[in-house]
Amino acid sequence: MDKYLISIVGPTGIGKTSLSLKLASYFEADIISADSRQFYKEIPIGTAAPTATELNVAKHHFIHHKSIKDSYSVGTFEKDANAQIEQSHLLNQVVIMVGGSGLYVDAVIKGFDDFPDVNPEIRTQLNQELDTNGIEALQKELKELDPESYDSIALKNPHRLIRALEICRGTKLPYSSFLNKKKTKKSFKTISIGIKAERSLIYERINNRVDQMIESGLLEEVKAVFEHRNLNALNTVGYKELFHYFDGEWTLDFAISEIKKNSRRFAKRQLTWFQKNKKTKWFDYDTNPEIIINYLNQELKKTS
RNA sequence: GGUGCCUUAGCUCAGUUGGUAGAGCAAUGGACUGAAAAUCCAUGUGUCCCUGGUUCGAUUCCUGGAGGCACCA
Repeated sequence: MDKYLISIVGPTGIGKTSLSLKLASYFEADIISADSRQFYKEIPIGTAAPTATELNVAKHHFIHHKSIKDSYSVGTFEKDANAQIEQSHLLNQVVIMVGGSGLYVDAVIKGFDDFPDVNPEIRTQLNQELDTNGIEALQKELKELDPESYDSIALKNPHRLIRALEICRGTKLPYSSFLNKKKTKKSFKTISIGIKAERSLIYERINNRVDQMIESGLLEEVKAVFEHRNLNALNTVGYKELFHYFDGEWTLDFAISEIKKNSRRFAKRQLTWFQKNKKTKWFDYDTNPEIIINYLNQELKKTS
């Protein structure tokens, strides 16, 4: 019997969590989270992680399973998630995945190429070189080590450039030589559904949710992690802005309006990413869940 | 009531010695295979407050008006 992963995508604040709980209850399925910030147990409020009550509705995976001090990446997540999905499929034909991190969602449903681990020192070194020598020197090096990547990646984007170079330096092989290899076959089929709404409504919901986060104690949460502000996990909307407030650089009102703005931009980037998947079936945010369940049951029958 | 200054993109403001205009921010579109709530790229047509006049031509100069700010009564 075929196994299925039901993937729920959509912009932040649209109601993915709520739908995932309804579907999980109906299918008695586990929930896999593909949200790159809800991994971290120290920051539940600003990341709008499911509450304790919500977590009790279904078995959740990859929520609060890491500390902001851990280093975690999409590559490790893909392996962890695949293993967990296989586990969960032993008990149920259906597993639900919900998440707003497009790259992480795609890693699970499409698969990733394998890259060897390289010494993290190389990235540190490359970042230093970026500061002292400028980006042109790095671009020049990529042109020599990996002309194919030089032609295809966004050369003005330091993260992309440094990622390619750290592989080149660390493996002595071009970054591009690892791409588009035969990926391990997925053990399941995916049904992808998206939740949509008018842009103005998405923005209104985001603005309201930020106000709620403040009321729920976001300031205390940010204060508690303030000393770790340089960690990557805290380069996150809701935290980086309030660090400026605690530094005395920004007023609270300004910091809050920046959080709202950056959340809106984040939502736009999510939409851009998720709209690329032409197989996703989109539903309005206020669609009756029964209609979505009917659709899913049809799909499950169709492909079995 | 009087005097002075202001009114230009969603906002803050430049500017045109008269030839219908441009920055920052906001906004919008996009890219992105181990930093991804990260990072990066692209995109600027607006009754130049209204009215009348001068002029080949007025957002620009002049008259009158409206709104705002400041000072004086």
